[in-house]
Amino acid sequence: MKIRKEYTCPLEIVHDILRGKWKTVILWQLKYRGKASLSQLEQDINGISQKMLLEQLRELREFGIVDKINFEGYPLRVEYFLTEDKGEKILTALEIMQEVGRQYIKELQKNK
Amino acid sequence: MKIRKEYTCPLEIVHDILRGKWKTVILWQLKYRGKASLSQLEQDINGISQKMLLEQLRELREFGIVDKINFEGYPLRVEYFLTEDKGEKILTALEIMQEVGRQYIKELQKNK
DNA sequence: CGGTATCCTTCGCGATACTG
DNA sequence: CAGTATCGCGAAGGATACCG
Repeated sequence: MKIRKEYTCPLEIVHDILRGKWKTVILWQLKYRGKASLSQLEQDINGISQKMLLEQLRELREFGIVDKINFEGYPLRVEYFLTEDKGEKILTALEIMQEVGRQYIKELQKNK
Repeated sequence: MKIRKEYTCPLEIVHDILRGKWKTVILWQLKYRGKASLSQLEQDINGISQKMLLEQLRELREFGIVDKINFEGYPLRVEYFLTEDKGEKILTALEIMQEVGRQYIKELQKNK
């Protein structure tokens, strides 16, 4: 993820954060799971590799959109979840985009 | 812009469309302009090249998010604008992201 | 003014192997 | 189970020149 030195608009920051292929899907999954372990997310998200998943989760945590808890002991266990302020808020934006997506698909089928 | 053959979720389609560096900024500008010519957008959007601008506008039109009118005669004149259904709707999502961006900046300054 | 074509660089991301 | 490191390819995007 490439972050610029200067931004003229707050929207661009958020957009640069979310631009990657996987971040929105990860957030979507976290919404429906509530809390999720790494392996749960890996199973739920079709085609993602562990490396990508961890990388994107780390970036999302850096920006306060996602947080996690580390549990002690073996086997290792973690819980990822959306933050209340930024995480949940961004989800409301994604829901709107989801709706537009549905509308788009609907129109495609009409035109068949 | 890379569009996949199959999608499991309508959100991913919209996200793939908007993923590029410039599309959200273009949409944002179109909202405040209402209608805009190519050269107006080129001036308003810091750092964008004409090639990028045209490329992104074409893609946005393909997906029914933006539309344009060609006026006859010389000098050539066009008007780009958001579509009422998908265009305006996506803007409401971008406004939320904008808000999260403001919040993020605020927190950065607190922690200085 | 609006739009197209070409070339070249950079970056996202997939594959794969390894660690506590 | 959770996490890190490396490497190679293809897509995104910048610069530039040209056309109606």
